[in-house]
Amino acid sequence: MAEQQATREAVLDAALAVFTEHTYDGTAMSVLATRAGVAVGTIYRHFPSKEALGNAVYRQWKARLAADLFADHGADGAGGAGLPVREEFGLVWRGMLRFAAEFPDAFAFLELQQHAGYLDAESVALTERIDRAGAELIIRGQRSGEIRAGDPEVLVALAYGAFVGLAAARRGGGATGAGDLALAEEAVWDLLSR
Amino acid sequence: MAEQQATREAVLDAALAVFTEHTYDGTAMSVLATRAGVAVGTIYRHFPSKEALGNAVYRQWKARLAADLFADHGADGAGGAGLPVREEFGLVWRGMLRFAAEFPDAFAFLELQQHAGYLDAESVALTERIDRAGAELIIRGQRSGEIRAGDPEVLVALAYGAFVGLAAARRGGGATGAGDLALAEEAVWDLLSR
Amino acid sequence: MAEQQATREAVLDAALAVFTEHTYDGTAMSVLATRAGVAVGTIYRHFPSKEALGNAVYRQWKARLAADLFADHGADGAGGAGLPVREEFGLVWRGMLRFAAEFPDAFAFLELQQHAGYLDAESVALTERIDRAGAELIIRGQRSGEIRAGDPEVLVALAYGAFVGLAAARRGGGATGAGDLALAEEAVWDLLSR
Amino acid sequence: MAEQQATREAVLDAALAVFTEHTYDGTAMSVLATRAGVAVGTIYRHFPSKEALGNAVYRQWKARLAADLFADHGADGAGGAGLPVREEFGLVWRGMLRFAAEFPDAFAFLELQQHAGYLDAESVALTERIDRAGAELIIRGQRSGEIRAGDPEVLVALAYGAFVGLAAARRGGGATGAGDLALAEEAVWDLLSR
DNA sequence: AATGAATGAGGATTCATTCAT
DNA sequence: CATGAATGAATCCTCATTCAT
Repeated sequence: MAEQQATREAVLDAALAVFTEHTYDGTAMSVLATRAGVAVGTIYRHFPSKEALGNAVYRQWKARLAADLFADHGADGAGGAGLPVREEFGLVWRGMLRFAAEFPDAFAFLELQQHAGYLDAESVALTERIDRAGAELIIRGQRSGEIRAGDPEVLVALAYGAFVGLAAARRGGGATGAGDLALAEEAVWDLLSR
Repeated sequence: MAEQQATREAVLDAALAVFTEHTYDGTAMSVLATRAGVAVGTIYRHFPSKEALGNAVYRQWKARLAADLFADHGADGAGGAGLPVREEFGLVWRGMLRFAAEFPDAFAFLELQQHAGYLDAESVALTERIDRAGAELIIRGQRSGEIRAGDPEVLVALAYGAFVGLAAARRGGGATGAGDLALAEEAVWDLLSR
Repeated sequence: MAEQQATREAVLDAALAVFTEHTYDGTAMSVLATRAGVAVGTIYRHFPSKEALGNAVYRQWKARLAADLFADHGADGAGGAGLPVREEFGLVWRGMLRFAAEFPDAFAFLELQQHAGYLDAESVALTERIDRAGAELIIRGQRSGEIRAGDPEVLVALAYGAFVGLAAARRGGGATGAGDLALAEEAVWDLLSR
Repeated sequence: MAEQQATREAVLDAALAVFTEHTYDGTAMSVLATRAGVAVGTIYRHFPSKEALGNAVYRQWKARLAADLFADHGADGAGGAGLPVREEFGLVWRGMLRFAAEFPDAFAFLELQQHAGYLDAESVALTERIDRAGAELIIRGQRSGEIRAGDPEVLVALAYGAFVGLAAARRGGGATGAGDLALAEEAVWDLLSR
């Protein structure tokens, strides 16, 4: 039974790796099976279809990303902790950084690919929940005067897009210095604040 | 012959539309043919393979995007016109905006999907040329003191990433107000300029 | 285009042969394709699925059987021609005989196998229409006093079942004499009449 | 050990049920296992293969049918009791009726499906033995003048076919009245005797 | 030059059978 | 002994590509 869990995880890990490298549609189940070190049939004992597996991978990592960004300080959406928004932003930013450094494939899979073709309603809902949490942080900053006025959705899109761009560059082999990261955090905060 | 050109363009247009909607790997040639209003065999008179067609679509639009951003003022990479960098940035930014508004599918195809599986060397080289042009604009701004210090590659990644994030949000139905665009330009310039 | 029709018919013919020999569920599409002298993919240009092909084969032959039994004399269900029912029965019986002799595979496929797993509503409706026509012949005979009283459905089941049993025996290599056939017709008429 | 017998029988029962509903080839071992309330692997402790199981089911019921029809009066093939053939026919007929009423799935499985694909030599021999017993009854009737002249094989095929047709109709929901059964026995005897 | 039927390798999924627990 | 996870060949079906018309 622990055995079974291990197999399931091997499949999820392999799926992340090959989907990231070759795209969901560009990946054959047989390739995935080989990468996971199991037989094709085994995958289907754990996931009813390729589509279900794709959603499982997506959700696993999107949820983990959300947890890494918002869970460990008070600002998990409902909230509004006592922290200055600048510091809260720093926590979120460095959470993204940590996630993207520790799980570069997961970040690339989540944010550098198009999933519209196979995501189900639950996966979409999860994504929207996360976007909302970002917008709420912005709104708190606007209330406190720390963040500039304007549609919070636009500011989230710009700031998160900037981070995705940075992560993509790092994935491509650039922006590897430690100074780059401090620069980036400052620059994006300036995008948001003044 | 003009006939032939028209067919070729119908195929390229249909390819952009279906690749954008379903991904390169997620698209069947027969679907593409139907969308283009031609027979499958006809596509193969104009493009030797699906891969070649994918590259043709990619290059067509990436080149057009480059032209829209850089060509019409002096700053096409080598150069360095006399314009203040803030103004030059404004030209580039509004060029991106115009392109993304006029050809939303093309922008989504180019920037929201992963092409690594089928792009050939020439397509990759084209992309790199454009990135370089962006970096050069940053460098000019740093020399003139208008743009903050730091790895130009990082700043390009952040700024272009921010734009992609904005375009994705607009594609999803948000950030539609005119004020949003002015806000975005200002914010991203603040990201760059300090 | 006539070419296409020929391919379609080759597939239908091969399907009848292999379904009859190995059963619908016992037949692989690749076997069918080989038998038809075409590639697997070709079958799918003519029939959207194995199930659709199964229904097409079933309907083709069930309709033909119905036509052979009822069409060529006045008694096609609505009717009630002037013929004595004994003679009409003879026409139907010899129609069955002719059909089963000319298309033994088709008869075996239709009547010696279980189709419930894949027949669609239209195929089922066709079958019911034919059963009804048989019952109506019985009813006419009962009205004229030529056929014994009792549930017409029961009498049809017995008489048609007897024919199927005979056809199965002939398929197995028995009951090949001409006298056998005259005997059988007489015996079944006696089942119905007195 | 009694435990084991019980499992074996649960498997045989489940096999009959699912084979009858979905056909031998249309049934997956896993479905069968679920229906039997055992694990797939367990089936293989009792039967070496699906084919062996199919033959076991077939033989179990074909033998039981033979016993019900012929065993309990003197006419078990070799014999020739003193009974008038009309009465002996009645015993056989009502034996069939009892069997088909008590074990409708078994009768449908045996007589409404095609087994050629997996029956082994022993199963085929058993079937032939039964057919022979039927023919011998006919022959005795012909000797005594009670049954009409003609190839006994043909008469068996007709009479047994009639019964199968009746049973199929009853399975389909028709011919449920008690009068129907008396009618049927009379009619089939008239088929044989005249 | 355009068509679209044909091809068959390749893709997703199933299933009889095995075997470690 | 029973279990059911694992296996991988075999199944149904798809799709890039070819070619006769």
